Amino acid sequence: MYSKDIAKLAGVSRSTVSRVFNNYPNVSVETKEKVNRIIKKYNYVPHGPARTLAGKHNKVIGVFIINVDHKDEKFNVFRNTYFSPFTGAAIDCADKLGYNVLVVVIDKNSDFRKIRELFNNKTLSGGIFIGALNSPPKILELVESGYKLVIIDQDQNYQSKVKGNYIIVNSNNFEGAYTATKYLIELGHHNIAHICGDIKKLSGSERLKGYKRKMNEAGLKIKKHYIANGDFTENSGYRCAKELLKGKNNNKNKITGIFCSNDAMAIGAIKAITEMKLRIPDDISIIGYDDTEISSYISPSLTTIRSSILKMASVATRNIIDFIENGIESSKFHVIPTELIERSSTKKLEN
Amino acid sequence: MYSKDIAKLAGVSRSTVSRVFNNYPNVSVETKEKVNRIIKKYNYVPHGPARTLAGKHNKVIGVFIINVDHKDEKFNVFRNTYFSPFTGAAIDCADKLGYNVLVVVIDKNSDFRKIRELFNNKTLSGGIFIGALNSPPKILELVESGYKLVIIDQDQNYQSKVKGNYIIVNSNNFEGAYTATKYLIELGHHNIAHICGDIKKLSGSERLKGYKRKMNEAGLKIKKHYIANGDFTENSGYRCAKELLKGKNNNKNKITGIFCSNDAMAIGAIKAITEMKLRIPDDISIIGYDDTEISSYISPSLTTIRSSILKMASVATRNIIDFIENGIESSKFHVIPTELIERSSTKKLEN
DNA sequence: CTGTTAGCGCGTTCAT
DNA sequence: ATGAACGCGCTAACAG
Repeated sequence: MYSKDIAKLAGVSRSTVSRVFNNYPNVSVETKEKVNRIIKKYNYVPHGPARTLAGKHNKVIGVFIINVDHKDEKFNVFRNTYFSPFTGAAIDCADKLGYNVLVVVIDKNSDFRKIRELFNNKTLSGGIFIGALNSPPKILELVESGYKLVIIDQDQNYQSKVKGNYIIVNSNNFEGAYTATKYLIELGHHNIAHICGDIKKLSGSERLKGYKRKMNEAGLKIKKHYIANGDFTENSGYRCAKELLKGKNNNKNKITGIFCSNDAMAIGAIKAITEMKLRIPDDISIIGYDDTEISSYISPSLTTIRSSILKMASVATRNIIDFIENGIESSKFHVIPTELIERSSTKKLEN
Repeated sequence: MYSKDIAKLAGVSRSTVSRVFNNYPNVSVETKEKVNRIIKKYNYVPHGPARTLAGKHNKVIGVFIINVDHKDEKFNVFRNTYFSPFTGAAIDCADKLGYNVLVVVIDKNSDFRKIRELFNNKTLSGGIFIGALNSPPKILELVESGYKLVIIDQDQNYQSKVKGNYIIVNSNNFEGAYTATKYLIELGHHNIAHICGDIKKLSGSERLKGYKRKMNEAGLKIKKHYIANGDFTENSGYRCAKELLKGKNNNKNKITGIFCSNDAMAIGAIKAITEMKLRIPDDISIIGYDDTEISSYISPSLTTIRSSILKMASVATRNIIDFIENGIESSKFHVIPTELIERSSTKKLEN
């Protein structure tokens, strides 16, 4: 069933059908009604590719999940407690605005070519990157090629150096980390360690900064062995916790609190600590970041910093669609606020 | 950069470029090489929509997640421990075969119209349904319209009644449920309850059958109040467990084991039981179904039936692509085997 | 307000 | 083995 057929049935020309379907103003009320009736009756939908070919943009956006360097978790991208809900929320939000979402997982650098193809061949009108390193050349090349993009978790300062406009959406990483550290301090902890995320990512480095700043402001010393280098994976959290807490069993280690740069690492840390026969929160208080679903399920439930993933996704999605439909005159920068969620993995330090 | 440009640069006609790109046999080796060099150099990719318009099929498949009746979990589709990994695996598998995946969440019945549109306007060449009720008329209408579909979790017996071919992929529900029940019995349990999934879904009704069959074969009575009607959600598992275990605190209830039709409900049940101050597995043994990621994290870790979600997804994806590219002569039916995963939510009954 | 016409980029005859 | 010409279904520019 094509516009030609609708035209014949309605006794008008194909152009009129097109005009009616696209809600153009210059059509008489009667013909509009007449044509609309036929359209409804036959469930007519214009042929998408033909539409794009004739100059309209496809109502499809991409969500690009960058998973390079984590081949071991290959099949688990969608089990990732951050990527999954983000993608779900983006799909939901796009749907409300009449858009569809094509999901692409990037395992290796060469996969960027695929994204370029998807844009080149006009399958996509825009896209959202999650899991990217900070100021990744591959992505900025795409921006310079004129593709419309939102990047989650990127340093704003690079925007001026790039030819072309794009949109950044970030969690308020510094503030969140600052709050987490402050909370532990207020609970009476002094020897607070930090398990870093990948510091090549903005969230990793900013959260580290927030931790350091608050420690300094509180006049607490950050000993060298208080900072462990994780990479946002659960395994790294496990490894780092073991490293940080070496000697804790025979009281040679004073650490009583750990701020983990995300929930996944916090969960790894909890595993490690439990294995070491230490108790949470009695011996060690743990605080995470993200408030992923699993945080409320594990035992003990995890105190964490929420920076609504849903909100990040909806801001990203609404903005990319606005970008596609109306364009933007300059790059944009959005920050999603944070909030402390108190659960049972943290405890006031006795005495 | 279009085929026209490549043609000019290579000093050939557009047709030749097209022939080279699509690997036609009737091109001389030299021109083929020459053209390929230019294609590589400029990263040429044919314009997708134009291609479809000229008669090729789009290399895009849909994953349709049916979430009707669960509006409360609206934003949580992707936190769903079953849908998420399935979708991820499907994307990964499709990618390997050169296909992209468009994800659609169906919240209400009217959303089916959207799927029809996506097929009508040639955005999609095929699709996979997950979360469907058994023999859902809306989906079968799509099959009869000639759209290429895989449906997960469907009764094979309906296939003959439908005009048109489609593909079914199921877990071996009956066998899995039978094994789960058998396991509890072998651990010495006699009073075994079952929390059903939505019995309008094949998995819900088949697992119930498996439970009943094994109980009967073992000569164990299934009392009426041993079966509670859940709907595969965690909340329903919580509610059903409370219902099943009423009176357990003052020894008026003999139930010592519960087989839950999926892991989500088992997790809900664990919450309820913990709240009731009963111990798992000491007072109650719990077994689930699906082996979702979270099962190994919760405390106690959950004994469950694995019917590899990854495998289901890859079978579904490979089959839909084969269907698209080569067609099928009749409907197909695939069953994924099951396996018992022993963890710590089950225990041999003393005395 | 409406119809006619051209052209989007590609794959494919049909010639050669 | 290669090029010219047509048509896929649609929107947009141009007439009227």
